[in-house]
Amino acid sequence: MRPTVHDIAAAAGVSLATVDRVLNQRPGVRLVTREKVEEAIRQIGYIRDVAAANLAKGRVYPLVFIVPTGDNSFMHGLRSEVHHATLRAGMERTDIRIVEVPAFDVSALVAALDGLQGQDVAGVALVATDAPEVRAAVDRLVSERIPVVTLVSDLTDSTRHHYAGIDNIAAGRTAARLLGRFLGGREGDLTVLAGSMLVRDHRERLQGFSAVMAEEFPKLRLLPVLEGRDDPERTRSLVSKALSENKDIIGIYSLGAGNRGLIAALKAVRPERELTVVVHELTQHTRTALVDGTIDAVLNQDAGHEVRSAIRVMKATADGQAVIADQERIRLDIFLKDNLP
Amino acid sequence: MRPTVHDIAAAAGVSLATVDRVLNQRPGVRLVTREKVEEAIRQIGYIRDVAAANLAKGRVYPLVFIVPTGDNSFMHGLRSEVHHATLRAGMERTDIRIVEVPAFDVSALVAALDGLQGQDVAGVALVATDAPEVRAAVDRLVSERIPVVTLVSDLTDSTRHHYAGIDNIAAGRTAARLLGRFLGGREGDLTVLAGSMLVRDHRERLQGFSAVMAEEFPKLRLLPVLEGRDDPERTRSLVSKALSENKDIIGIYSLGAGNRGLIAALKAVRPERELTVVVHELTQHTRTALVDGTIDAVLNQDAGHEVRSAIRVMKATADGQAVIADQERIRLDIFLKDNLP
DNA sequence: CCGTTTCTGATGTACGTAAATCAAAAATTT
DNA sequence: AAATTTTTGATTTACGTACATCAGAAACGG
Repeated sequence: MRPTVHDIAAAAGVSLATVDRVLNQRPGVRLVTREKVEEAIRQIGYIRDVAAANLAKGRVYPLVFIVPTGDNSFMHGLRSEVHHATLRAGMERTDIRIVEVPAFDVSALVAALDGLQGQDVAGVALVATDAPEVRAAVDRLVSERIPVVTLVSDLTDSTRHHYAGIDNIAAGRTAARLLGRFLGGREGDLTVLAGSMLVRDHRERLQGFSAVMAEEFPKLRLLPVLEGRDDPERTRSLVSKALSENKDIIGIYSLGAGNRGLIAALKAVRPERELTVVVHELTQHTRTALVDGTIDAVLNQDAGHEVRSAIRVMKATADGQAVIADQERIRLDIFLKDNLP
Repeated sequence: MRPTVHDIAAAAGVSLATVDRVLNQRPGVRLVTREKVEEAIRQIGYIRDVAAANLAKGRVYPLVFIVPTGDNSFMHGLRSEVHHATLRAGMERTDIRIVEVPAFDVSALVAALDGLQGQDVAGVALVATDAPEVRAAVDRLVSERIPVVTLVSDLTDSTRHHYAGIDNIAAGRTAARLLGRFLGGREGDLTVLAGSMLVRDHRERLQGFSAVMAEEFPKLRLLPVLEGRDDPERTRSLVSKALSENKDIIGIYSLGAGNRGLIAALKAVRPERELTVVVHELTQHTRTALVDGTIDAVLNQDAGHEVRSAIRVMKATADGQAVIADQERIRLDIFLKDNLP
C-alpha cells in the first residue's frame, strides 16, 4: 500500500498537524522539525494523492484561453477544441473561459491580458502575437504567479511557463525537404505564402524553410514572401496574380492559414500548370485538396492535443507539480493522402 | 457547483442509500423507484466523481502487459515504456505486471493468456501474434469480462476491446508514396524487408505498400519479401546478399524491426550504391542513419503513447466508461532528418 | 388482518487529504 | 523564574462516494 500522511507522521515522530503544515508550507514549524519531516517524506517515498487532495480542497481551476477571431478553419478548429474542453470541465475540475481578440492585434491582446490582473485565474493560455508589449503583459501575469502557456505561436524572450505548439523551424525545414525531394532535382521558382510576419510561428517556418532550401536545393529559387493575413480571399488573389505573372513557379509552400483561397487559385490553373504544393494545417479544405491531388502534403499540428496539453500544464503548474515533458511535446504531423485520420 | 449524490436524492425524493443502490446497481430497489432516480440523474445531469469513488473504493487496477522478448530496439523501447508506466503506478492506482514471451511464438502467448484466467486482473494488453489460437485465448478472457487491448499488432476477428497501435495499411501506403516520390520517376527494383508474415502489422504494411506501388508507381518493381525475423544479424546477411546479387535495386522498404542489421549492410555498400530507404521505428540506430543520410525517412509509432493509451483504455473499460476515441488514436509519425524529436 | 417478504430510510464508517481550533509544550525573551 | 512567544499535538469537520447495518415502511400472500 502506498504511504499516507499518517505514515509520515509516525515515521517522523510528529503529529498529523505538523505533517500537514510542512506539506502545505504553512507557518509555525521549526526548521529542524520541518527537515525531520521532509527527510521522512523522502525516506518512505511519500507521494501526495492529488485526487484526494483536490477533493478535500474542493479545488477548481479557472482557466482563460485567449484566441484570435478570424474566418480561417484552423482558428475555427482551435476555438472548437477549447469549447470541447469546456464540456469536459466538470470531470476535470476546470472552469474554462474563452476570450476572443482580433487576430494580429497587439493592443487588443495586451488589453485582454491586463484585464486578467487580480482576477481569480489559475492559468492563462494565449495564441501569442510576438511583440514586446505582449511579452511585457505576459511577464506581468507571470510575476503575479499566474501560470501562462503560449499556444500555437510562442513569445520571444518571455517568462511564460510553457509553449504548447510545434517546433516551427523544424516544420519549415521539413516542408522544404519534402518539396525539394518531391520535385526531384528539377529547376524553377518557389512561392512562399504566409499569414503575417508578425507572428513568430510564421517567421520561424520561413526561416527553417529558407535554410534547407539554400543548403540542399540550390536549383530552387525562393520568390518574395506573399502575406495573405490568413484571409482566404486575399490569399486567393495574391496566388492567382503570382501564378499568372511567373510561369517558372513549380512549387508552393503555404505556411499560414487561409488555404481555402490558395486551393481555389490552384484549381483555376489546373490541370495546365503542374505544381507541387505543401501546406500547413489539416482542415476540411486541405483534406479534400490532398485527396484529389491539388496539394501533395499537409503539415499539421493537432489543435486538440495542444489544448489538452495546455490545460494539463496549467493545472500542473498551478499545483507546483512537474510536467511529463515527453507527453507534452506537440508533434508535427505529416499527412500524405494515404495516412489521413 | 457540480451536482452530487445528495442532489439526486433530494431531486428524486428518496434517500441517499437508495441513490447509492441505483448507482451501483445493487439489488433491493423497486422498478418504479429506480426509474424515478434514473430520471433525476438525467434531469440534473449528474456525473459521478470518479476520483472520489476510487478513493472510497480503494480501487487499484492490476494490469498485465504481455510483450515479446527480442533483441531489437523497438521491443526494447516498448518494454522500457511499460516499465516507466510501472513507476507512475502509484499515482494512477495501477499495478502493472510485465510478462515476457518469445516473439512469434503462438503457444507461449496462448499459455501466458490462459495463465491469467481466474486471476485478479483488471486488464490485459498484448502484442498479438495473429493466430486463431491466440484469438481464441483472447476471446476467453473477454468472455470473463476482462478488458483486453492489443498493442502494436492487432488480432483479426477477435473480440478484444481496443487496439492501441497505428493503421498499418496506411503506414505501408505512406511508405510507398514517400519512396515513389523521392525516387522521382526513376525505374528500378525495390526490396521489401519484413520481420515475419505471422504478425498482422507486417502483413498489413506490405499490403498497403504493394497496393500503392501497383496503382501509382508502375516503373518500380517489387522483389520478393525478405523475412529478417526482426533479428539484426539475419537481416544484415539477407540485405547484403540481395544487394550484391541485384544491381537494379534502387529502394528499400523495411517494415519490421532489426534495422541495425539493415543499416550495417547499407553502410557496407556506400557510397557506390545510391539507395532510397524508408524504414519503420525510430531507434537510436535509425535516428543516426537518418541524420547521416543512410536512410531517407522513418515511419514511427510512439511506444510511449501506445502504452499510456492502453492503460487509459483498460481502466476506462474496467469501469465501464467511454473512451475519447480521438485522444486514443495512435498516429503514424513521419520523420525526416529535419523533424526529429 | 396477520405474517412475511421486499423495499426504503437513517445512520455510520471509510478512503486520503485539507484546514481549522484549542490546548499544551517548548523555546525565547525579559 | 516569570512572562511571552513560538511551535507542536490532538481533535474535528469536510470533500464525494462506497458500503454495511439495522430499523421501519410498504407491498404481498393467505
